[in-house]
Parts: sequence; C-alpha cells; structure tokens
Amino acid sequence: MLDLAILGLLEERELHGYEIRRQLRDGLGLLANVSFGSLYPALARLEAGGAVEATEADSAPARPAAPPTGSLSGERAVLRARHHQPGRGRRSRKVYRITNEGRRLFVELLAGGAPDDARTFGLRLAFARHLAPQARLALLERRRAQLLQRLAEVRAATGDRELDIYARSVVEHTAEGVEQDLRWLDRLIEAERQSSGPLTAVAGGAE
Amino acid sequence: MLDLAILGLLEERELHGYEIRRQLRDGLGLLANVSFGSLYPALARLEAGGAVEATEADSAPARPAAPPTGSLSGERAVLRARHHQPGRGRRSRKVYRITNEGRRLFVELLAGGAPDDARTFGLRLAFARHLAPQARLALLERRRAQLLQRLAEVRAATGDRELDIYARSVVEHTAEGVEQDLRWLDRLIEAERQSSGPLTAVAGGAE
DNA sequence: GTCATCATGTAAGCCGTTACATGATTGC
DNA sequence: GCAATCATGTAACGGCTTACATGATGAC
Repeated sequence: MLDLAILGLLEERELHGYEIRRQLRDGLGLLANVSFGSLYPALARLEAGGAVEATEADSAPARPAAPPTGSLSGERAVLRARHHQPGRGRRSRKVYRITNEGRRLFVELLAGGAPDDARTFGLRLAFARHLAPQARLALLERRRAQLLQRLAEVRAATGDRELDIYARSVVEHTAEGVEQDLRWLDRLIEAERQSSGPLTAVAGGAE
Repeated sequence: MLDLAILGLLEERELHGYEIRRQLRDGLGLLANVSFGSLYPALARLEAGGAVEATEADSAPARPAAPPTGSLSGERAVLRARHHQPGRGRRSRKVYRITNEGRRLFVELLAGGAPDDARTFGLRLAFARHLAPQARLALLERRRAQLLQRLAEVRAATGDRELDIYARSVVEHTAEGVEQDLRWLDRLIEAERQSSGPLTAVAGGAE
C-alpha cells in the first residue's frame, strides 16, 4: 500500500524520501503519519526491485522541481531550495525517479486484484487518472460490490441480535456510513459512464 | 484492541474461544474476521495476566450459549445438548470466565487514554454501557475533539493543493465522512446530557 | 553553542495475518 | 471411510510503529 503511494507520487515528479513523507502527510489525508521507519525501507525495496532509481544529489544543481508540465507544489521546493545558498548541499539526499518497471508495477498495484479496506481503495481512486477508463470503472464497481456485501452483513447482524443502545448505535452508524459510500460510488460510476460511454461505446455486458 | 473485545464479551457471559470468534464475526461488524491465530494467543495472554480464568469443560453441564432472541442461556443449550449426546464431550473445550482483575483491565481499556482509530472508538462505544456516565461523556468528547482536528487537517489539505477530480473526490468524501461522524457524535453527546445531566448535575468545569 | 529543521537510515517490537498440525464428533 | 464442523493451538511472516543513531546546516 505504501509502495502504491510512493510510486504514485514519483509518477508526477522525482522526489527524495523526506519530501515524499511531507507530501503524504499534508498532501491527501489518507496515509498521513507514515514514519521514516517504513518509508525508507520501502524505498530501498523498490530500488532493489528496479521500480525506482536513485541519484545522489548533494551540491549539484540537479534540484528536483516542477518541470514545465504544471506548477504544482514543485515551486515551493524551488523557494525552499533558494532559502539556503544554492551550491551548498544539506546532507546528500537521494532523489528517486520512477523507472519503466516502476510504472508497470504502479498500474498493476493500482488495478490489482483484491482491494480490501477503505484506505487502499481511497488511495487507488486518488491515482485513478492513471488508469484506463474501463479499469477505472472496474475498480469502482468492484468496490461497489464489496460494499453491498458488507452492508448485507451489517444488516444481518442488526436484525436478530438484541443490542443495547450504544452497540446498536455503532452498528447503525456503520451501516449509514456504508450507505453513504455506496451513494458516492454510484455518483462516480454515473459520471464515469457519462464521460466514457458516449465516446468509447463500451461493450458492457452485465446489466 | 482484541483484548478489549474479548473482555467485553466475557463480561456478559463465559465463553470458549471458538464461540468468542463467532460472536465477533457476526455479533457486531467491527472486528469481524479475527483469526484463531490471534485469538488463542490473546486468550492465553489474558489468562497468564490473570484477567480471565479457564475451566476445562468437556462433558460438564456448564455449557454457555448464545440465546437466539429472548430467553437466556437455557434453550439453545438444551438443543445443543440434545444434538450430541450429553455425557460425551466434543473436544475438551476451555471455557473462559472473566476475573476481578479482568474487569479492572476492561474498564481501563474502555476508558483508556488514547483512542486512535475509528475501530477502537467503535468498539469502546459498543461496550459503553459498562462505563460510568461521565466516563462515557469523556469518551465521546475526546473523540469529537479528535475528529474536529482531523477535519481541519483535511480541509487544509483541500485548500491550497491542485488535485485532479479523482483525488479531490476522495478528499471531499473523506471530509464528508468526518462531518457525518461529528453529527453522530453530537447527537450522542446530546442524548447523554439529556439523560445524565438533570439527574447527576455534573460539576463540569471547562465550558 | 545549542536548538530546530532537513535528511537518511537501523533495530526492536506490536499486532495481526495465513498456513500448518492436531484431534474429536456428526452425518452421509 | 470421508467430509464437515467444532475446537485448540503453533510457526512463519508482513506491515507498520516507536525509538535510536547519525550528521549537516541555518538561526538565534
């Protein structure tokens, strides 16, 4: 799961570990508080597996920053870099760049078979623009099916058992949360069909 | 967290491991799918720590069971006893009973200092009837404060960053979820104040 | 000179999982 | 005899956390 997030960030621009952590912390809420103790080993693993490659950049002007593509928060990095004299390096930091193998792994993780928890799904959806339209739709509908099943389970638990007000409130609120998620998903699926359907004319079977 | 759930179930009636797992699975949705690989070691730990005590019950008439709807542990036990010959035991199962130390530990875990994730809070609230009214209120308001902070963080992340529609949708939906949780908590706190306030006349300081 | 920030890493441990091993009983 | 369910446990491993170790740099 961490690997997915790292690769997703590196897909946009090259970064060093410390910066990756910052992006995860205040970038999107999911996966806040990843610690260095898991981040650095993860980067090492990815490098060993050939998914990313690292360049030692200390005093060299090879500053990672926004390539002309879009002025995202890369400009902040420039500001920050200007903050201390360019020409001096802080501590030799390792800047990571994604490889072709990394991109392959990324989409594999992104579309991968078993999307379990809410976190993983949220992360996948957050990077969903890197997926092909039909893979995106598949992701959404797989999640939808899961939630339907989960809702049924929760409802089943509510039915027979006699719970006190607190336990009952927890169960009901859980069910409401799942329902809200389902409505959200339905909206997303609808929007997805609106945009891709008329153009691509997908040969969709089931329905 | 598992300990809390186990003690909570044993607080109501004595159970053996297999049955505890069943209760967790289809009792309340939280903590479904606890595996034996974590359950049995947890029970052993609790027993070693003196929080529970086990009685080897094979053919003894001390049979626990889950009442289907209304009545207490009688009827199902009869059915089950008829099912296999009474006097023969399946495999000597260990029936666990909570001790005084266990009860102490239970309330400690229940009211304990740092309620982090949604699961832990849900579990605590599900057993909240075992808490004193003011401890219950404290639990709710501690959670509320956490969620307020979390909401602020998410909102902060949304503001400056330029996210594509998918990432943005994830962040927004996360925020909505937190808001729904807050409304839920407010309702619970209100109800709590309604019931305990007029009677107890709590000498509340901060507000 | 020492504190905060940037930057990278290692070691120990927690909490949970899957997979494996064992064994009794019931039903086909 | 064989499979399913009930019942208890062990072993190996996975992912993430905290705490620890190191070191440069800029600010006060």
